[in-house]
Amino acid sequence: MRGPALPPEVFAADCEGRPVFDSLTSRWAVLVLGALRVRPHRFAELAGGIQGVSEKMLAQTLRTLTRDGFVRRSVTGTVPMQTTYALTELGAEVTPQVVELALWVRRHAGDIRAARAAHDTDRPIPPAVANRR
Amino acid sequence: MRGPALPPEVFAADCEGRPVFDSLTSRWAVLVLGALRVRPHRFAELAGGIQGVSEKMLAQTLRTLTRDGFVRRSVTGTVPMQTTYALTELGAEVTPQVVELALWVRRHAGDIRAARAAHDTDRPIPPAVANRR
DNA sequence: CTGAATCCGGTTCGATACTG
DNA sequence: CAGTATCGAACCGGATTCAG
Repeated sequence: MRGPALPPEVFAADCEGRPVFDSLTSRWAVLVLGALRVRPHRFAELAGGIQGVSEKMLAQTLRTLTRDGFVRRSVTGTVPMQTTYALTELGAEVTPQVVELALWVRRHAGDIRAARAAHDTDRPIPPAVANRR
Repeated sequence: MRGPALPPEVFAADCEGRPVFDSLTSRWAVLVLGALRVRPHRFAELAGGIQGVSEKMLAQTLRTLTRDGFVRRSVTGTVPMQTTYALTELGAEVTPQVVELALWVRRHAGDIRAARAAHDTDRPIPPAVANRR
């Protein structure tokens, strides 16, 4: 077992770190961080490049990441307002961990699908267990 | 920038990996994985050791993790049923990443709190922005 | 272009009570 | 001991609309 000895709690259930962890691993934050890791982006670039995100969720995600110090927001101009988002030092430090976890899941999609199939076929159909998720 | 070159998509918005990623980083899964990383646990041990978890959510979390191949469930006895949960090889591989991300957040709680305070005090109180999270 | 405000449907979560 | 069933409350995310 590599890595530091584990504090069994990790987070106490109500730990203040939990909302931060949630926002870092949220549906859109992973994609935003992944994009900003490559280079800074404008709002419209993110909106166009991240498939399926609504403007509301993108703005909300960016606001939370900015507020927590992972992303820096730079505004230029006023009439055609132009904002640029970039990773802060803090954001640059954590982004690889988030992205690599996401990529790990992607790499092991086959294993997981196989495990799921095996698990599901063990018992033909326990109806109560068949609820998706 | 260390780590592999980033596929800009990471996940396409509807990627099948997203539910797995979500379940791995969910509120209780992080705590469950952290506990199982130390040693196998029985259901009641987890229920008692993880502060604030309901039996429903614990069962649901364990079922999902088992289904996706991260946790192995062993049953012995029938009258006082006794189940033990342990990490699989797959689970043992990903757990450190999840736990270390959680611990990173915990280590940087101070930085994040400072960033948040700075961000909030920049503009005295935009009332609409004051909604938490 | 960049974002905030509102409405609203679906999902999730916790509490409680019950079964094997 | 180890879960499952049910229900109401809370939350979240999307579409739309409006403003700077």
